[in-house]
Amino acid sequence: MARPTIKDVAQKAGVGIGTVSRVLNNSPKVTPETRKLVLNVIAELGFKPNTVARQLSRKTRVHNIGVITQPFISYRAFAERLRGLQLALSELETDYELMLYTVSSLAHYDERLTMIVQTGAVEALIIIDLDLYDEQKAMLREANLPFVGINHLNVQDWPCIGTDNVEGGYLAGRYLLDCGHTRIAYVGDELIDTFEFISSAERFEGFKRALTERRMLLPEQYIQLGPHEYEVAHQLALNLFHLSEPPSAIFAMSDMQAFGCLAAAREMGLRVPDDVSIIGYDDLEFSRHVGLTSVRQHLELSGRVGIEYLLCLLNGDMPPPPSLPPLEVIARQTTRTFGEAG
Amino acid sequence: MARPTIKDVAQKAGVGIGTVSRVLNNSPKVTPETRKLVLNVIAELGFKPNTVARQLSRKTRVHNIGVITQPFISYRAFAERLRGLQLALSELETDYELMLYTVSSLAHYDERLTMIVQTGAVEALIIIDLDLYDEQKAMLREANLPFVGINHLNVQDWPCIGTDNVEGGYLAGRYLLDCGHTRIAYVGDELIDTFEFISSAERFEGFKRALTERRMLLPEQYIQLGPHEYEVAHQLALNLFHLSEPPSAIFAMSDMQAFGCLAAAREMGLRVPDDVSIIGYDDLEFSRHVGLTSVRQHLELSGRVGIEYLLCLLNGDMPPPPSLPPLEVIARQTTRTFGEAG
DNA sequence: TTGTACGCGTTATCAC
DNA sequence: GTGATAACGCGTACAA
Repeated sequence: MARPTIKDVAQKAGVGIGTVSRVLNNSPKVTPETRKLVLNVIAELGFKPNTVARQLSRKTRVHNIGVITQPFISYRAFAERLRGLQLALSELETDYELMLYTVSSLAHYDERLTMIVQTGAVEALIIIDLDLYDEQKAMLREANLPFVGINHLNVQDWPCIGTDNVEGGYLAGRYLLDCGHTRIAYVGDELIDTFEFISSAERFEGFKRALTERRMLLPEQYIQLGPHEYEVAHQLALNLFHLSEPPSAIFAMSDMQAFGCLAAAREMGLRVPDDVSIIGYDDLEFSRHVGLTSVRQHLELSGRVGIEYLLCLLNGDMPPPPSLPPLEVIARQTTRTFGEAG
Repeated sequence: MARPTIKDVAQKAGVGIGTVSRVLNNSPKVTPETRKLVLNVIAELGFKPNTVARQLSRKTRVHNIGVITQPFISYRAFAERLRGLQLALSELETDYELMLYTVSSLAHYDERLTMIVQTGAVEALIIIDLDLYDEQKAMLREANLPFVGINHLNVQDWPCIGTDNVEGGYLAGRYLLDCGHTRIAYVGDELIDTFEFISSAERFEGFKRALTERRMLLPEQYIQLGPHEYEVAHQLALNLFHLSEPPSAIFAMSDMQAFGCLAAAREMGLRVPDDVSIIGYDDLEFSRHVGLTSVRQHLELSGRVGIEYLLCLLNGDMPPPPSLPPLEVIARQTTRTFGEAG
């Protein structure tokens, strides 16, 4: 049988729905016996009050903003973005609450997205680390569901808080070149991930451009790709260090992967930055704490700005998407000038 | 005026509510003129469809689990717990969604909690890093809202996924003693925080007990307390290092604070672990990556177990709260045996 | 104390 | 194409 309602309970208990409701809401005006009877039936039927009907009846409006993203098992950066969302939301004293949706595959993503618009569970949507097909955009627009993306190139046909991954990769590459390195390797995700999100490809592209500009070669073996995991990055770095001519510098496409490289260097007895320089990407809070050189991409701020912009859209305004401060390399203790010394 | 409904729109536009609904849902059967007219009125009135009513009408049930916590700006551990919640939820293939509530003060906490039960926005609640007054427990029980806490001593009167902070502090203290240290300091939060949550006090208590057992003195200056922030911990550690007789080991009540201490040591030119040993608490994923010795408290697992237990409760079962694996010190590169060498 | 009828704001199904 | 009207499931005055 379908999910029972208070009607079913009332009928089975031989009372009116009013009584059931009173029991549910701990009204004092109900005899202990009746209450007990009703409670028994409720337990028997496994009745659970319908949240939605209850809210409608109680006239309590709820305003939800959905946050949809890849399973953030993979992306530590997500936590910092989420913090930005959260902080902005409370500082602005809105009455919006945050709903968290995580998707495990492309198919699941699509399914969740249609579920979200069909149920109407949220009034607006923040999309992090995921792309949007044309059909999906159309669906969201038809449903009048404002949405903004975070972590995309500044695309034209939907509002994004863009971060230019190509530029970031370029900066990292140029920085290492400026340090005097001539043997520079790349450790990163597969160029297209499960979700067809291409930030790795973008960062790699910028990186390559920097090398090409300076007519620097990038041997095939210096390109190490694999799933976005610490252990994998660790192994990829070991591959590099075992090369007959190992690199003197590594650009890791995320801080987490950079830490994997650092661990590999430690294991190999390599000193950082004396023997090998390592630069990450993200500038996570922890990276700041432990002195990792990294490309800063203003993670928390991206969340804040994302919310602010979404609130604009919800408000009916349509300003152009705001942009984040420029990316920059934050030099710390895992890189240093090479050449004169090394 | 109160929030307009489609009725208001219909009236003002001189059409039936059916038409308004059709416009809202992009039904093809509506003349362009009518549509435009209605859309104008909608814009004029600033009408937004009521999420709740829409859901009721569409017969889409939603099942939400609320997660309420301190602003996780302060507690990095929260992200790992959240990941556990999230993963368990999707692996168990439930149709529950996660709602995130953050509270900024005790008053705000209370306000949010009553809001949550009154609106009935969620069917169950996970409470992280927050305590519960008797009145609050009563309120939740009356509302039939199952709830489980995470990160509390295993209290008797409400279900918690307990972590024994006293024991953890004790383990940290004893570990440093076993390493041969005789000058051991504590860096942690104020013993009672803004939210009257006492994990710092508990960890400190266990730590003190370990010292006392071995008749080790704990000078006043070796107890450095302050707000839960990296920079603060950093400063507190500097205080310690500037003492005429600085400690040879520090127990920091969280990994983040341990990193603050590490930075201070670096600045002072102290080698870790040769000149000073540092142990944290949490065993964050990053701590593993960078080699911080820490007390492992199974953060992600606590989230998983929390969800599993909550689902039991939602299911009407009432098993005793499960317990986590025992706490343990994970020795890495920031501590080492002292005495024979130092 | 208990049962009934109405309202909450939409959507969907009818006649028109 | 458009406008009434009946659900949707629950809370709650109101009458009994």
